[in-house]
Amino acid sequence: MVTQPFELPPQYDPRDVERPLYQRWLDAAVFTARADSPKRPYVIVIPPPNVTAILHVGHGLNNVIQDVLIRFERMRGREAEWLPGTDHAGIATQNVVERVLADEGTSRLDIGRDAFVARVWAFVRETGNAILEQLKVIGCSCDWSRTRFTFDAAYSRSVREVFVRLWEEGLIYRGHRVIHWCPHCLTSLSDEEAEFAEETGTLYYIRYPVKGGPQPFLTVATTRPETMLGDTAVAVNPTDRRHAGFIGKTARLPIVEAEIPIIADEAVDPKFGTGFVKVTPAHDANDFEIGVRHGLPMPLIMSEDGRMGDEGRGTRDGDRVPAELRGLDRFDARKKIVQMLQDQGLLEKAEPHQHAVRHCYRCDTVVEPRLSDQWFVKMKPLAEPALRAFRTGEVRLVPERWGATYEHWMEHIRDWNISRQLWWGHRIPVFTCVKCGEQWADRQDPTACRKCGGPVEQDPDVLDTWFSSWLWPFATFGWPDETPDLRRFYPGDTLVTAPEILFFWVARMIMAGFHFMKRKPFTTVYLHGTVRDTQHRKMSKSLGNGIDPLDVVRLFGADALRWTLIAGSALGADVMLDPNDLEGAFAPGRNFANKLWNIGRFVLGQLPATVAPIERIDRGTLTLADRWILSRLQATIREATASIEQFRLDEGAKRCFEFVWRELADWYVEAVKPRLAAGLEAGPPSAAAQRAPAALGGPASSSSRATAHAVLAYCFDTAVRLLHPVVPFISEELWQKLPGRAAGELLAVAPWPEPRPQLDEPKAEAQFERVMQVIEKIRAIRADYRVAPKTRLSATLVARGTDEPEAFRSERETIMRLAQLERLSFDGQPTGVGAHAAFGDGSEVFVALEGAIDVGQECRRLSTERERLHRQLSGLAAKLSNENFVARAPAAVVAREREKEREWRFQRDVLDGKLKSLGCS
RNA sequence: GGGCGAAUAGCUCAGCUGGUCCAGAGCGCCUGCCUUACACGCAGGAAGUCGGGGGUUCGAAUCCCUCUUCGCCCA
Repeated sequence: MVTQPFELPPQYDPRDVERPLYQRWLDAAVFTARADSPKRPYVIVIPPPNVTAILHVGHGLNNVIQDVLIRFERMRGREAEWLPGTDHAGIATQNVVERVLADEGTSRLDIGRDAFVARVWAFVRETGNAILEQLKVIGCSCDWSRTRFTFDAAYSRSVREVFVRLWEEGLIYRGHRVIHWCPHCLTSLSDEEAEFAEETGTLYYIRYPVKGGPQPFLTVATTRPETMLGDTAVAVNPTDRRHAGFIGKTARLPIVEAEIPIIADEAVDPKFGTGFVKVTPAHDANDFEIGVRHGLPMPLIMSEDGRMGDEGRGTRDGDRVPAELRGLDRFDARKKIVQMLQDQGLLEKAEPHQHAVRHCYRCDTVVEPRLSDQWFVKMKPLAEPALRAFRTGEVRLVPERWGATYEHWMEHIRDWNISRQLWWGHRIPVFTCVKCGEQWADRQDPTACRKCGGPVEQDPDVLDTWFSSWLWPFATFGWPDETPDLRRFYPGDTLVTAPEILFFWVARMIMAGFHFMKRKPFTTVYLHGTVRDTQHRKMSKSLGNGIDPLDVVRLFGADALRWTLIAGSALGADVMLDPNDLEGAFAPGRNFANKLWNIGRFVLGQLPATVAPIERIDRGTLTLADRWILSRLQATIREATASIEQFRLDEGAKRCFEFVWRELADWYVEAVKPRLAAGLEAGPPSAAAQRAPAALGGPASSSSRATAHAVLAYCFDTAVRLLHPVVPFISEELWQKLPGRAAGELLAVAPWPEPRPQLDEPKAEAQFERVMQVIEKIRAIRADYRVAPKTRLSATLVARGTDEPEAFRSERETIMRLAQLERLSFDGQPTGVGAHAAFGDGSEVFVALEGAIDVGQECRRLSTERERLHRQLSGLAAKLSNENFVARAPAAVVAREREKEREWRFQRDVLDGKLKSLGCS
């Protein structure tokens, strides 16, 4: 057995390691799932990022979580399928390309629809894979052979099939109503796409002159005075006694100078403003309802791009807008109208007003409610099975608290506006005959009317992007065809995403799954947190507080990024990272990767070319330290596995951290060093030494050395397996170098560790922990008395617990070395000048400190300790003398408390004796 | 306005079913160490009225009520 020299640098450099390793995984096709595999599948479909997106740290967190889960299940022997892909993102992508065109001095309207769509395709083909390539850099083990795009031909076919089926089922209808309109994107938006933002606006109180009413005028309150040009009534609540006399009269609408009726409607909130509400049916959803009930005219007084009057497209009744306001942007018009009212003495007052204003989720423009015709999906029938599945537990949300939000949304579901006035997207397959007016949805593009043979026109609009992504869990596998992939990989297991798309996407996928596949699309939805800066602000481009994951990879490596994100985020909790201090923010990951590297460097430097597997090691050759670390490892395997199963990835990661850094590196490696070194220079061990059981110490034998090798190799191999899902690169790199690797073997598909119950040894754990405590006590005494690190001291150990004498003796060498002792005796009473410490079981340690000791200081040290014990004991005594406690607490708890009391008393008595012998008073 | 969540060491956070929690980690801080795997390290240490108040309980950081502050979602 020859120790192989390892030429590894003392600092881990991820740059040399990551790329080639990723390529090895790709070459071995370990990420590619097989539909014909006998293994049970485990399926995750990626939340498809926008095709134009580049990776930000939010994607980073989302995908690293998925990668941990998929790598974990792959190692556990499941046929792991992580399907990647991108979303065509109608509005966002169209906006991006429109900006490009604007830079070129042209526009989509200039070049026309077909040329524009071709242009977007070219753009997507050029840049569309950027984000997927970036996922490779952070180590994501997606099945790239199944990459999908929501605008691919096959996927588009699924989308069209879904539309036509819903049409045939009568679940799609044309709605004439007020919808959310983005004057910048020039499209309608769904309720979910028009997001609320709290703003301080102004509430304007405007006087409308009244003919023949109780008073010469009434006062309405509004935050949007410009919409008054579209008013066709003033409404009051029928129960509002203050204003009853106005009902049935008419008001004169200022500026427009039109007569409008004063009506009663229950929708009016008498507590808002003055109790009079201006009714603008074409520019407010509530007013539209009032308008319908009362048969009011509904003039549109704004163009699609938010300008007043009849300029631009889509303004009806522009004649209501006076010439001086025509063409003005709605916000300029607001100012002007307020000024005009003021000039006319009709502005009663204006006060600041907190309210929630809807904004376009893509461009943040204030949404304008607008009357128009759109296609809607009836949601109630779709929601029912999705709600039931949640309630029966068939589909589970993690963390559970999101269930309430999900239920509320499902119960109050509103119909879904799916038409978008865009060019980039799935064109709505509704055809209308120019001649006879026949209208239908078609799977193919018809050339003539199916009824009269006349010419047909296709609806110009496209579908909401989410109308394609809600099919993601099955359209990606070839639906509506019954493909082998679909049979094998639907339904999936886990969906990992952020809560902000719970409604946009998750809820709708569940509905689509039940409706089209008759089965849930996945079992568990894990909703993780958000990455924020130190001020708890969400990272965003506009705030400039983002972290580029690729910067982090460049600086510290993908594993450091992954470790920091995983270890830093508790179940469903947000992660706070400082974008201005990447060094500090990612120190935990970088430090840990480096530590792992160096443990590996040490272990690899020690191990011979062949190491016996742990199950072949004679148990009699195991030292206490061996038995301790082996037992700790079993606990680590169980706890890490359970944590990942419960999505507590941070806890799994931290448990492994504890094992490799605190237990393996700080203690076991230190304890085992002499056994590894022995025999190198001393020649063959003596026969006597070979006969002596290693557990009782003595000179290290070759069997002890071989045992140490086996334990070290097994512990490190197992630890690296457990860590692989979180830090795949460095773990694979080190694992490859361990002895006994066969050619082509990869950690990425190596089996996940199983606990070996025969290695569980709670007693050995307790014993070795006592040894650790002795060393820590002596080190603390050294520090207290400022003993120079190189000075070796003498100590006496008096073991009083039942198991400890044996434990202390067997690890005598370890204690001496790690506590820097030149002499350690187990016999007799400690005498002379020195420092004392006592343990729970009454064992005590005495450190001789001739010359260094200061009796006064030692008295203070021991008294402080004694007082602490005394306080604890009186608390405990009170508890144990409480009859209620003894009677009502579980017997195990009482027994534990009694045992604690016994130990503490023992310990206190020992300290009392010391204080007495030192003459402290 | 309704719902959900958070408040624990200087900072960022764990603490799951109330009792091994006389409150833990990482980062930062202090002291001493280049101990031949690691200074991205080792050893030792300081640091917290668990947001305030009330309650339930033999027992509360943990459960309930209430107040304060801050997030998020929905209208």
